[in-house]
Order: sequence, then structure tokens, then C-alpha cells
Amino acid sequence: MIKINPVDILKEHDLKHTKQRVRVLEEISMDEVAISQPELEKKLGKEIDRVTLYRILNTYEDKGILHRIMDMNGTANYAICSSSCSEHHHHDEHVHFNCTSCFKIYCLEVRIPKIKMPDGFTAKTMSTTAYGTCEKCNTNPVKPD
Amino acid sequence: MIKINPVDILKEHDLKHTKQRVRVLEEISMDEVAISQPELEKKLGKEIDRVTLYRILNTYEDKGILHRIMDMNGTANYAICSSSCSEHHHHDEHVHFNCTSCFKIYCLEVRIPKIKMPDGFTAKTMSTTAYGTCEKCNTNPVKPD
DNA sequence: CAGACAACTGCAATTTAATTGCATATACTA
DNA sequence: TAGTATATGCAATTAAATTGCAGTTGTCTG
Repeated sequence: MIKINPVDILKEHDLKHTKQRVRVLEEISMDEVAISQPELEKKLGKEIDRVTLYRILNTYEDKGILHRIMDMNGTANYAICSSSCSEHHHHDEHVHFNCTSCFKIYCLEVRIPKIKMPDGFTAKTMSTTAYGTCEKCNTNPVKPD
Repeated sequence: MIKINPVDILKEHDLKHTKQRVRVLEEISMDEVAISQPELEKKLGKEIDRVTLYRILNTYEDKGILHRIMDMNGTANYAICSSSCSEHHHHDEHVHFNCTSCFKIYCLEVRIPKIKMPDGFTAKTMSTTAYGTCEKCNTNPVKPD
């Protein structure tokens, strides 16, 4: 559970205050881990139209409110950006951890190390994901949820 | 253009020799960069049924013949594994480079650095992708292809 | 070299994900 | 509180991926 104030976030980014937008932020901040688009849709499907959900998620990503992490299946997962993110630059260059047992995606407090690119290549951003078993699945090897 | 012998590769992995399988390997080894599923389908669509293509790609991935790289859109891209890959363990822990101008994906000759996981988390594999502009797009900033 | 079996392919149908256009509803501003 | 720009919901469409099954093709053995 991450402490955020949806209304403030919307105001900061010049976004209109709608109940759908607030609900999405609430839902995403419910858990420490990232949440996938299908999961979100399952949880919010009765309150928010699926198209609206897509649009809200895109807006949030553009504004730097959420960052999107692709899992091994190409499914989009979303997590709240740290406060240092902005519309112009994502500072989400931390390592992600994708549990292959419970499929949860964690944002680790570990920065991606600098890696030297070959001549001619210029890297603007980096993305690193570790695959393995998470804390919970290591101690209690039962599929949660 | 990567020098491979499709027939040998199939034999090594106990896969039946079919013309579809050979064609897929030929096509993927045509270029140095990874190729996306949609591109492959465009090139092979008249020779190979799309379902067959999906199945061949899955088989190759399982066997460690190809490795799959997801791009920022969640599209699967495929590249030939280095010879040290095997059915049981992928040794593809090199950095990938995803050009945001021409969208090509390169397998760099750069290994992913070791990163310490938080207590309780065990990482089995890692994946790192750099996003930016590649050699060609930096020198000749025109969209190729 | 032929026959038999297992494996592979292609087709049709289905499921799921994502996008677009448009009419209606809603938030913010003056 | 009226007007306007923006957001939402619905319907329809496009694209990606999967499943089941019938028919074909490789490979092994006799």
C-alpha cells in the first residue's frame, strides 16, 4: 500500500478530476507490486469501461505518473512512479523483479548500473528485469492470490 | 547475415527436418538484428501458415535455438542464440539495444553486469535493454528499410 | 524400400488485446 | 451558472494469439 493522494496528483499534472481517474490511481496504489492491465480490468471492469481504462493508463504514462513494465508475455504492467519522475523524463531506472512463480512484478530499490554502449550507439534509457522467485514464494512456495 | 546450417541445428535438437522450419531459420539468420514476429509473418506468410510460424518459434525458443526479446510494445522479436545456448539454459545474457528510430533490436556483445538482489529474492535470469539510437540512425538519421 | 507411427502443418473457429469514431456526459472557467 | 473543452461509454473494427482437428510428411524399423 503506497500512500498517495490521487486528487493532488491529478492537479499537479493538469488533469481533470474524474472518478474513473481517481479509482485507477487508488487501485494501482493498493499494493506494493505492479499490476497488469488484465488484472486492473478485472478489478475495475464494472466501474470503468475498458476503453477508458486504456486511455487513462496511456495518459498517466505520458504524464510520468505511472511507468509501464512489460512482462515476459508482453503484457503491460503498471506501477506508480517515484515522485522524481516528471512529464519530461522518467526516473524509473530501477531494476524490476518478475517472479516466475506468482508472476508479480516488483520495483526494486536497486538502480540499473551504467553500461558502456558500443561506438555509435547512444542509449537514452535502460530497462532491466530479473526473473526468479520472490521473497514470498521462496519462504512459502505456494501460489498466492 | 549470420552463418548457420539449419539442417544441422534441427538435427542437434532432435527436430524433424521440414521446409518450414528451415525457412524460418534462414530468414532469421539473414540479418544481424533481431526480427519481430509481424515482420517474419510478412516475409513468410505466403509460404508458412501463421499458426505454424507461431509453433515453430515456440519450439525454437524452448529448445534454446532462438531467444525472444520483447520490445517496448510487447511485440516478440527473435534472434539466433549464440552457440553456447542449450535446451536447458539460455546463455543470452547480453544487453539488447532497441533503436527508437528504426526500431531494430541489436544483440550487443556486452554482458549484463551482476546485480545484487535484495534479501529473499533469487534471480535466475536477467534481461537488460537499452533504448536509444543505433549506429546507422546516428550517422544517417533517416528511417531505413 | 515399404509400411507404420509419431510428429508437423494448415485450416477454421475462437479468444483476447487494443484501437477508432462518435454521441453523450462531465469538469473547469469566466 | 452557462459555455466550452475534455473525458467517458458504447459499438464496431483490427490485430494477436490459441485451440482442435483432419490430413500430410518425416523418420525409423523390419
